[in-house]
Amino acid sequence: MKIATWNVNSLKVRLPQVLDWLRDNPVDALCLQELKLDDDKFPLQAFVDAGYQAQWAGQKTYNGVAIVARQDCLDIQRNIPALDDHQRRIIAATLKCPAGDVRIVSAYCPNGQAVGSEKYAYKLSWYAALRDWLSDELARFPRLAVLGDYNVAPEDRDVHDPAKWEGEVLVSQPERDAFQRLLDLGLSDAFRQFPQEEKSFSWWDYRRFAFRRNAGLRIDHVLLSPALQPLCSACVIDKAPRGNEQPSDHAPVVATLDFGSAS
DNA sequence: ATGGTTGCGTAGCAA
Repeated sequence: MKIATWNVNSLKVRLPQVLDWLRDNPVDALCLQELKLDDDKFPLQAFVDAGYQAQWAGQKTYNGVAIVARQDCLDIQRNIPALDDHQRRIIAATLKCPAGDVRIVSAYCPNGQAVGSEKYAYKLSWYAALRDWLSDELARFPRLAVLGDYNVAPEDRDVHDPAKWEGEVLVSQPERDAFQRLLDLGLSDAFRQFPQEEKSFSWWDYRRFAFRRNAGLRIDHVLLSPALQPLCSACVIDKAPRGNEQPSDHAPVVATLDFGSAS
């Protein structure tokens, strides 16, 4: 089973690239972020035609998340239950699998804009609510995978120029601490379970030829519960779509889960 | 040097 996450920065603009990518990378489930479209604008039929189902939590202009999956999606949860928030940043679903159901979360964590800003405070409080909710989810669903744009580079090796980024938003210690509290629940960063190239990133600013210079950050992550982590045999960032014409500023991240012969 | 790019929506904000 392959699961993936991709911040597409407008599904309307990126739909052809998402469909092309799914054709070439027929994953079982793809978590999307930053749809930037309302619920009634979600292009369901295009995914159905490609052999997928979908569940989504849309929002006009900002945010919006989805899970596109081959399997039936059950027990859909939109938003963090305890958080009174109009921003659409979370959707969760249980994927029916012969080898055992898997709970999938598609998360678009707040960007935070700038350290000390109102949006930064919102980011930290949102992370605390996410932690509390994921603690409950882990208890309910031992086989839990949380995929998305976390807007946090966990370590200096996830930053192209740590000295320049020191203390900046996406890298600051309070944000890293908030991310670490997710790992403290028992979740593990699938990408770091395997040897990786140095300077592996998942996001590159549109400006200043950042992708060409590989001036990026690793802020898109696949977090796996203790029950799933041993089943994960690979986790890779697919840089190719970032080189497309009119690309998203993020690259997809793909994790492979081996359930044995059944799946 | 405080720039630069993209998307949304049609000015200026968010990322």
